[in-house]
Parts: sequence; C-alpha cells; structure tokens
Amino acid sequence: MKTNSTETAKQILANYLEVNNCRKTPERFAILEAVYSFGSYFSMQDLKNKLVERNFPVSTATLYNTMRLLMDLRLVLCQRLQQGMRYKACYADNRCYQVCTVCGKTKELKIADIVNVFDNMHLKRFRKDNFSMYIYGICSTCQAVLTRQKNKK
Amino acid sequence: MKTNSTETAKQILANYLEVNNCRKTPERFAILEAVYSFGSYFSMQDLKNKLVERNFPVSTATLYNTMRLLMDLRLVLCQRLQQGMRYKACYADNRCYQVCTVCGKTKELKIADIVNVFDNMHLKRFRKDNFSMYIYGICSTCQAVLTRQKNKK
DNA sequence: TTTACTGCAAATATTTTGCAATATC
DNA sequence: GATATTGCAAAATATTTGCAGTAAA
Repeated sequence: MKTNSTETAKQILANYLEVNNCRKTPERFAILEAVYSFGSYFSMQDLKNKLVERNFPVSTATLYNTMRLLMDLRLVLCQRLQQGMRYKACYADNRCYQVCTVCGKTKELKIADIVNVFDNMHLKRFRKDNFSMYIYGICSTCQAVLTRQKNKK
Repeated sequence: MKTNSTETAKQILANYLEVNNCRKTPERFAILEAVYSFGSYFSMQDLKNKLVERNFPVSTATLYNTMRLLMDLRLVLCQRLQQGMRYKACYADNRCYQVCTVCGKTKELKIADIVNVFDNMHLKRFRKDNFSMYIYGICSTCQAVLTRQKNKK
C-alpha cells in the first residue's frame, strides 16, 4: 500500500473526527497506520501482533471500535475468505483490484475504460473524489487446483 | 432479486455438487432459495427465521456448512456492516457504492455504464465473477457543514 | 474541566466440531 | 449398502459491553 494512500486515509479520518466531535487519539492513528502497512489481507490477530511489534499495543475493545469506524469510512474492508474473516486497507486512488476469492491474492490494474466512465459520471448531491473497484473471481492457478481436485474423484 | 438469478444460481450449485460427488440434499436448495428470496442483506438469524417460515428449518451446522459452500461458489457474499455480519445473494450482483468520507453514509447505485464495461472486459488468467465499486467523496450535507465550519474560523 | 476514549474482564454472539442418526446415490 | 450429510450439543472463536481510570480538547 503506498504512503500516499496512507496519508490521504489519515486525512479522511482526521476530517471525520473533527466534524463529528470525536477525539484524535494516538490509538486511532496507530491502528490506521498498521492497517495500511499490510500489503494485503490480514486477520485481527495479525493486526494485534503488528501493533505489538510497533510498540503500540491496544486493547481488543479499542481495536474493534476503531476497525468498525474505519470500516464505516470505507478505509478498511472486511470479508470472509477461505481462511476466515480477513480485513484489508481499501482506500486508493482510482484503481481496480482483481481479487482471487480462493487464495485471496490481489492484483492492481489500471483500466482506462472504467476511469473514463468514472471521470464522466455525474452523481446527484455528491462530490466524487475517487474510487476503488474490486473485481472478484478465480485466478488461473486456483482454477487449475480446483479442476484437478474435481478430476481426482 | 430476480427469479432468473435464482435459477442460474441453482444450476451452478447443482453442477458443482454433481461434479464433486456431493449430494443434492433438499436442505442445500432450500437454503439457496431462501438466500435469494431476500431483497438485500440479511443476518444468519433472518435466514434461520425465513427457513422456519417456509416450513424447512435446518440446524445451525447445516446452515453454516451450506453458507460456506455458497460463499466458495460466490453465490453469496458476507461482509460486516454496522449492524454486524450480514450476508447477501451476489450472483450477477454488480453494484457501485457512493461513500461519503465525512459522515460515512453509503448509498447503493447501479451504474449501467460501469456494468457494461465490466461485462465486456477481458482479464488475463482470471475468471471474473462480479465486482464492487466504491466511489468516495463528500455528500452535499457534509459539504455544507464543512463550508460553514471554515467560515467560522 | 469536561467527557470521549481506553483497558480490562466478563458477557454475548458467532462459528466450528465431534459424533450418532439419517437419507442420498 | 456405503457413505455424505444432517442435527444436536458442546467447544472454540470472535465481538461487544459495563465500568473505572485516563487523556484530548
């Protein structure tokens, strides 16, 4: 995840906290930074460990509270993969992600046609800034594994 | 959710079960039908209730087993919303979400041009199933609040 | 100084598992 | 008839909550 996205995400969080009379606690920003330091999906335990590594351990309650906030702001997404619940930083500048729903591997794509439609669309009572698009499916590697499994039987 | 999607989803499930030597139990199809009868997100409890309503109650274990299967097949998706974990039929469900990064409010949109580009795109070594697109920005209400605050200072 | 937020620990909710009974193929 | 799948209940995980103490504004 690029530093640029992290900084913008922090700005979004700060804005939200300010407008909503919430406090800019170090915990919230530490969690956001930890979240954005992962390259891809992570579990709550991974996140907890990462914060310990960074000498900023937080309580389970705070972790869940903050993650809920970040999810509300769409700075983080959460979905069930084969391994269980996984989280992921999801703020980015106009990118499409190809996500394999079997192995969870993600590939960044720049799809001109999508960017083009985005640039030209008008949304009522809404100032659009940027987008992220997630394209879910199965990569050829996993497809092959699945096919092999089927044939075995 | 359209009946057409339901029928296709049932076909996908049946195919999978057949190819993988799994059994076409009435529970599996009853759960799939119940899932596709919801217009939008539902909780496990909602699903359980729906099945009781339809005189086809199933055990928790079966419910989870089947839901995991449906998620693996990408016939159902599962994500954490403000209210907790929620599930949703997702076959051919390609949505865009407009997210206000100040108040966190989200609005679901169906943007034909995006769906169209998606349908016609080809991705190398990847079988695309469906997508989610998040459009970030500021809603008119928050825009107004921010403007007022700036003027105050 | 006020009160939103944190940590802790207990409570609750959610999901998985082991095993006997059942039903599909 | 063989065995995949179900239901049940208990176990394991994951998440929320209540409350006293702490720190941001």
